Amino acid sequence: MGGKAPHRKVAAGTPGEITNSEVAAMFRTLADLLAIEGANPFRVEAYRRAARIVEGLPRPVAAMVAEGEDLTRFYGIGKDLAGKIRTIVETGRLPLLDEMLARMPEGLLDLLSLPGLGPARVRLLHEQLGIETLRELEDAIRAGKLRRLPGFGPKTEEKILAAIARMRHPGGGRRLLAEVEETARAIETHLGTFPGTIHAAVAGSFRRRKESVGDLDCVMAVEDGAGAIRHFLTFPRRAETVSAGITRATILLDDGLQVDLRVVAPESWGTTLAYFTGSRAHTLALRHLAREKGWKLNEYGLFAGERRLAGPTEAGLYAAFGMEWIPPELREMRGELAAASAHRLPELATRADIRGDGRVRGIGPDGRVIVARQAEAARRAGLAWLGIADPMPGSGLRGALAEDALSRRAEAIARWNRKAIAPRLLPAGIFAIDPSGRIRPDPAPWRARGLVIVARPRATALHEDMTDGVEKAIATGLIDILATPTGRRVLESAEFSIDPVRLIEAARANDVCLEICGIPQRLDLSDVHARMARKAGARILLASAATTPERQIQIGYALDQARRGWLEAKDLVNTRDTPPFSVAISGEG
DNA sequence: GCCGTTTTCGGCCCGACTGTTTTCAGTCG
Ligand SMILES: Nc1nc2c(ncn2[C@H]2C[C@H](O)[C@@H](COP(=O)(O)OP(=O)(O)OP(=O)(O)O)O2)c(=O)[nH]1
Ligand SMILES: [Mg+2]
Ligand SMILES: [Mg+2]
Repeated sequence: MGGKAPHRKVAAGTPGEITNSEVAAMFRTLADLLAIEGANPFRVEAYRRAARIVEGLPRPVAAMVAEGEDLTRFYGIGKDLAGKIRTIVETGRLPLLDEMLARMPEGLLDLLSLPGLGPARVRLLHEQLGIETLRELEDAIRAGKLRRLPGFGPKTEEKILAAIARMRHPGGGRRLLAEVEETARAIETHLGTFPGTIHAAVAGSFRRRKESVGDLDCVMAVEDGAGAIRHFLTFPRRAETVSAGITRATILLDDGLQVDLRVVAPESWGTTLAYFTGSRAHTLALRHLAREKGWKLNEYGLFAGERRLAGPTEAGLYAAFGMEWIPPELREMRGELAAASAHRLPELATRADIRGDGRVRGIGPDGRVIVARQAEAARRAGLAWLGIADPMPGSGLRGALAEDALSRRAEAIARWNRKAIAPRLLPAGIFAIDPSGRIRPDPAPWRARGLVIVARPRATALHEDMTDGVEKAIATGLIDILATPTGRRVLESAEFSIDPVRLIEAARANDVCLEICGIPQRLDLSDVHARMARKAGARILLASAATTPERQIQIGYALDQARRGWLEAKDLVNTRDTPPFSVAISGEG
């Protein structure tokens, strides 16, 4: 998925500086309007590329502009785009976008967002039939007007009506990575049951472990391609077939999730897997490199004239360019090609490196003590230590414990630790940091009693800036771990705003661990912020934040993002054999 | 709109599927 933007109205009048995703949305809308107008497709592409670049920045572009940073140092941002970004940051508006919105009906963007309807036909519908909205499009089809247009026919009408119907039902949008995990495994299993399967894998953003995915992209290596496609179409959860040829197919599942399949012969497995894993920018860059050398790269292989240079394996493809194999998590055009050429890719942290989980709940959703169950699950996972953290009485956090629950929890922790078997449990409490920097409740007495202090920034108003408060709270020296440090939410806007540079510097200076929270909706720190924190020398801690023992697997999602942030085992506190906190482990907590 | 020791102008990845087409444009990955 990707390309055309699902049109979303940008929240207007948001207090504070403009966010990167708002800037990106403006460029995407502009690109869509230009495309409909028939502008140079490469110019359109340039705006989409700019949107991606801005969205992927670890810092607010507004702050970068304010500090006079030269944005043209980003490949794909030239003088013009840098100027437009500056204008957006300073005025909140993009004049070219305003001008185009005044000239073109906004409803055209809704038309463009229909799968199968691109800029050329949206333009035709508008120019020839005056269609400006989905409703008008439906009416025109019902009146039999569409099939009179060149390139339109009865089938086109049908497909458009179906697309409109689908759009009115929920389920078409992006999903959390964790949400599609089960489906992805089921499809992989299904593809594996085809007798002719030599290789099968889910590629795309799922394989890159991106925090959210637009669809599932599958690859198969077989000798009998047509048979493989037929087998794919028998997946029990298939609801619709969008297209099905002899080398590829696209289906929709019962829940609206799109699944793409690409089928090739085994000698092309490596190059097809690489192509379908992406990212698009990474794939395009490889193809540019091939051209520079006078070669050609497509899904079938890397070729010098007729001669095949690579194809069967991914490693062979990268090796042909003089590169190490690049882990999928790094294929985002964030410096991985240069690093792979220099043979200086990081040795990414793995599951086997993880010795401890930063925090899980000791009190279940029903108020019962689940310390032993959490410990047993961690034991089965081979962990050496486990933080037990619940929201403190007086923290004002949702689900804050009563005093008696805290003492029952403490007894359970002490009981487990007396057994002196793995994992060692670390009693911890979650405290709240308010925008003024006050920590609730006062952590000092708790710290003295051996409790690990986990603190969470909590805004009192939407979009509030927490930077000063968090800096102040960290400076007290009373905090061990900063949980959900940036307040970001996957696929949603952040709970508060914070300057990541100052946050990370404060954490580093005071030896506070920055958490990567594994809750699928949070994944906070994000990949790019984790990378930034590592560069700055801050300590990073993965936490499943599991509210039940089953959810301890969430630490895997935190690890995914750590890997996307180029982190090695040595960069993670979790890889140490002994608990990393200086506080006494009396079990009193 | 961006970019460049081949280039400051003229390129910009490359292929599959669909529907309407009489040879291909549009859309998508
Ligand atoms: N060569 C080439 N490859 C593309 C293009 N668009 C997509 N791909 C490749 C790279 C992508 O990772 C892969 C799957 O495409 P998707 O649109 O599903 O993107 P991706 O999975 O990366 O992100 P998503 O979460 O689905 O939006 O196909 C393209 O325009 N050209
Ligand atoms: Mg796809
Ligand atoms: Mg995808």
